[in-house]
This record gives sequence, structure tokens and C-alpha cells, in this order.
Amino acid sequence: MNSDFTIALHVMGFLASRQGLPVTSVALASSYGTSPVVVRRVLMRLQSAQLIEARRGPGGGSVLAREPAGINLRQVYEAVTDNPQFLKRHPGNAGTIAGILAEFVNDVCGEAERALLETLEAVTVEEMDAQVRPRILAEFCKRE
Amino acid sequence: MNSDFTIALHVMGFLASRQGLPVTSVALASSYGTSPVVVRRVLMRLQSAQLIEARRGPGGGSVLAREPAGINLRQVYEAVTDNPQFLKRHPGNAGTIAGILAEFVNDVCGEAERALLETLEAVTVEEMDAQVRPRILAEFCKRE
DNA sequence: GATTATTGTAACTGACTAAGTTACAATAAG
DNA sequence: CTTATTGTAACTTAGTCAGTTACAATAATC
Repeated sequence: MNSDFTIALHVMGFLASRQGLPVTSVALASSYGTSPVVVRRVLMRLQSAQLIEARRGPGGGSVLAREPAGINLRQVYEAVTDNPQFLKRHPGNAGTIAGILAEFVNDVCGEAERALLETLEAVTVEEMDAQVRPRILAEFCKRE
Repeated sequence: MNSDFTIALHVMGFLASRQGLPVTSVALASSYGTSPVVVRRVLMRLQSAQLIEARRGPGGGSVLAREPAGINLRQVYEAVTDNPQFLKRHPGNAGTIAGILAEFVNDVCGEAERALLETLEAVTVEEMDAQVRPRILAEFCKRE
């Protein structure tokens, strides 16, 4: 369980709130509280999944590649995860007690993981933005 | 994500199939394909959760502490897991952008994890045994 | 009581993973 | 040309995981 999904959600929420204005990896890293290289590794995966786009050079940064309503959190999770398993599988040899048990166990684990991913799938970046942006704006106004 | 839950399910399925006959950690380890000490560490947690009982000395071993119908897989999972989280949380400071985003993200992660655990909760050791034991017996008969 | 089988547990090892750092090439704006 | 930025490789440090070794505690059997 690494932090990539958490960072990726932070990135997607941040980019959504900026409505197309590019955000640099330095700004994202500073906001999240990590280093720019760590963020960029996550950004590369989000780019490969075509969820964001990046431009180099001055004024560059990342923006969402689609409408926030067209991106759900399962897509974000799968973009940054090689093997989306939350419960370890046991490779018991078929025909042994371990193999027969493992077959059942692996099925149950798969079903449980599916339930988790379907919950993520039901939430879009637009919904996240709708929940979060007003609170961010309120926080900024309070300070000025 | 360690192997404790996978091992624990193997143990519970094995013990259920023996219907009260004690099984040693050596037998369990050999069946699963790991070492007795690794299994015993899991057995200790299952004992603390009062899901199994163990007796020392010759003829000793572990047995289920309750009817298999009264044990579900969520209880097994929680018995062997300190912090049942599948998605990492971000401790963003309240009042910052990171904090506001983290609050939303942590809620969504909690909801998704709840969906997974509820799926495990819906399956009992008795159901596992009913699925697995006939296949184990069939496998043994085939060999004789 | 001695022997033996078994659990319970601590200490250690080696391999792997995660997060961060440093360094630098590639790119593009002005 | 200078500067800001992405993209990426190599390395470090800390932590986790599975397994091993060793041994004390317990209990059945002879």
C-alpha cells in the first residue's frame, strides 16, 4: 500500500479546482507535502492513462485531459496501480488441500476487491471538486 | 499487504474440515507451504480473537473455538490485522488545501473499504467449509 | 520421572518496498 | 540566451515481510 493513489487524488482535485490553469509539480508537491519528483512519478502515470496532460517550460504544468465529470476515482486508482489487489493471493497447487482452499479464498478476495473498486467507480472528479472547491475558496476568503 | 489473512483463511478452512480434531502448526505449515513459526504467529492472533483454541503437548494442536456458522471472514480478517486500511490516508493539516482534499479523500476511502469488509462479512467459515470439504474428500478418494 | 510432541515467543537475517534526494538532459517561453 | 519546467535515472535510508534458529513452557505417554 503506497501513497500513489492518495497523491493522485490530491492532484486530480487540485487540477479540477483550477479549471484548466496549469499547475506545476512544485506547487502540487508543496501543497501535498512531498517532493516534486515523487509527484512527477505519479503525474507520469496519470498521463499514460490519459487523465491529465503536461506542458514543459515556463508557464507549463499539468491540466486535466478531460471533463472532471468523465473521470471516476477507480480510473485514477487503476492509473497509478500495477496490480490492483488489496488482499494477497495464495498460489496453492491445484489438487492439493492448499490449492482447493486457495481457489475459494481467491474468489472471495476478488469479490471483496470488486466491491471496493465499484465504490470508487461511483465517485467522479467532478463530484470531488464540487465538494472541495467551495471549501477551499471559503478558506482563502477568510484569510484576506 | 502481508499474507496473514490468506494464511488465516487456510487455517480456518483446514480446522473446519477436521470437525474438532486438533491440527498441529507443523501440519498447517506443511499444507500451506510455509514454516510452523509463521503459522503460529497467525494462530496466536486467531486465539486472541477467540476464533480458535490450542492445546500443547503430544496430541495437541488447534481447533475452532466456535461453530463455523458463527464465524465470518471479516472477523478473521480483523483478527489478524492491526489497522484494517487498504488505502493510505493523507494527514493534511486542517484549513489547508491538502487538509480539505484529504478529508474528502479519506471519507471516500473509508466508504470503499467498508464495502470490501461487508463483502467478507457476508461469508461464513461454514460456507467456506461446505464449498471446500467435498472437493478435498473427492481428491483424497481419487488417490486411494 | 524421563521422554517426547507440541505450543509460545524472542532475536536475527535477507530480500524487498517505499519515499525521498541528487543530478541532469530535454523542452519551450520570453 | 536565459529561465522555468518536465522527464528520468541512480542512489540512500528506513521500514516491512517471510523465514530461520533457538529455546522455554507445557502436557501426554511410557
